[in-house]
Amino acid sequence: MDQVKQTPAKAISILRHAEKLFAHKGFEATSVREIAHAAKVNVAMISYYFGSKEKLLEKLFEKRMTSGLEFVQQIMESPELNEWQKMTVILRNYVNNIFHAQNFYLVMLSTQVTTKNKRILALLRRTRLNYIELFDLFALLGVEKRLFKYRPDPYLLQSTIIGSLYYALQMKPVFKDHSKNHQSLAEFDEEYFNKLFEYLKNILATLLGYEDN
Amino acid sequence: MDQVKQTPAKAISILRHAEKLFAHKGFEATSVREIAHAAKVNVAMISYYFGSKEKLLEKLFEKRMTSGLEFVQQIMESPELNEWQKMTVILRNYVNNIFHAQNFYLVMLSTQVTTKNKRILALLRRTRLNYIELFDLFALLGVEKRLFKYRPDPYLLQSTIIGSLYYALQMKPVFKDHSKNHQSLAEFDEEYFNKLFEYLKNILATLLGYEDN
DNA sequence: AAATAAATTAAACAACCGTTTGATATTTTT
DNA sequence: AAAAATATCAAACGGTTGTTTAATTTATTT
Repeated sequence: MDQVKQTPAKAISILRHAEKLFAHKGFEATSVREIAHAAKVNVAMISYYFGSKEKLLEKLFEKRMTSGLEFVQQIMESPELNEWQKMTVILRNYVNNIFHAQNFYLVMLSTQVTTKNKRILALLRRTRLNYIELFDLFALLGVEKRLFKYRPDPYLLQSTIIGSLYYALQMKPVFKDHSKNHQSLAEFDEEYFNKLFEYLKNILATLLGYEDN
Repeated sequence: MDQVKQTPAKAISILRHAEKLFAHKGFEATSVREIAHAAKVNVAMISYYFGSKEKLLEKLFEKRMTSGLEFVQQIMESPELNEWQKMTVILRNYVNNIFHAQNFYLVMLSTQVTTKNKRILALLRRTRLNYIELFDLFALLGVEKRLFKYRPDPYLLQSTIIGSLYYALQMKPVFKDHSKNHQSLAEFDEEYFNKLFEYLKNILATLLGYEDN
């Protein structure tokens, strides 16, 4: 009987539908009544489970952003991988996260510029700086081992990798339409993010001066 | 007396203050009363000059986005410049635009994901695809002339260049703070965007396989 | 100086906002 | 089966939203 009290099904449904609506309409433009209607629950249930609309957004960020950290930690402690392998595995994981939670990353894109929420801002800041310091450490160690030739500016490196990913995500519909692609959305997505990953791996290799065997 | 009827000073003031507020709070989270108060005009003046809050946003996008096109056209028709020079001049101009209108580009970042406004979406789409096709044309011509070695995927190229720029813009406060920089904001900005330009020029050269003299 | 046009204002409009209430139903624990 | 805790709901709360109205002031044209 001592099971951890898990999130009720309705709360999960609210979160999922809120994420979708926030992604396509924005946080402020989405009303709690819309969320409630989409999730087929009474409006009061949002306050009941989350306290407020704002805290619902916090919950969404916390749920989506804490999961990636354990993976990175795990990779960090893998002695059988060299710095290049660690970097590419983490990048692959990041691309996969975006691929599987595209709506959340759209929420992130529109929210991070304008939100005043301290918890969300702190969470974003910490996560981003973590990745920056991590990749800089890999670059440093890799250069020491003569695996890499250069140690690029960590801020610029992050801007390129993450910036390319986010921009590619938000422009996906435009690109798909313009390239006259007639695949199904699922097929297109798969190919799109795979291509993106391979491309970013190449840029990373170039910036680090990593020579592929 | 046949002067072109120019935008009244108050309308300009409204636009400027709205831009600032939209940039830091988001379009939906900014009320017309806030804008009116910041611009020191009566609320009704916004409807009077622009028709609605939505059309005010449209006006902002039109004003900020149409100015860059003439410059590009001008560069296109410069026979004394080769493809590499044209690309870097246009990139430099783009970086300068962002530098001088940072607030607008923040508005763009938070708006483009969520807006349903047809005119704004069409404007964004057209401008972006213009740049993509333009750079792809330069790449193609450059390769033909043996100026470049490669003709990269135009969507990926755009994602990297513009994505890096936008990400660097929105992360600027975090980066400035984290790098413990103690310059004035103006000095820091100048250096920040210059560094960004030189860096992106290098990436562009690498992706095109352009060998410096 | 009279007439016309443009600018400005406070107040009112209806619609919607996020949140709370208090009653009722359902589930879980004793 | 009684008691306690949790879940659900319609309705109401006070406040804010973007926009319009109608009256008044200011500027321009005749």
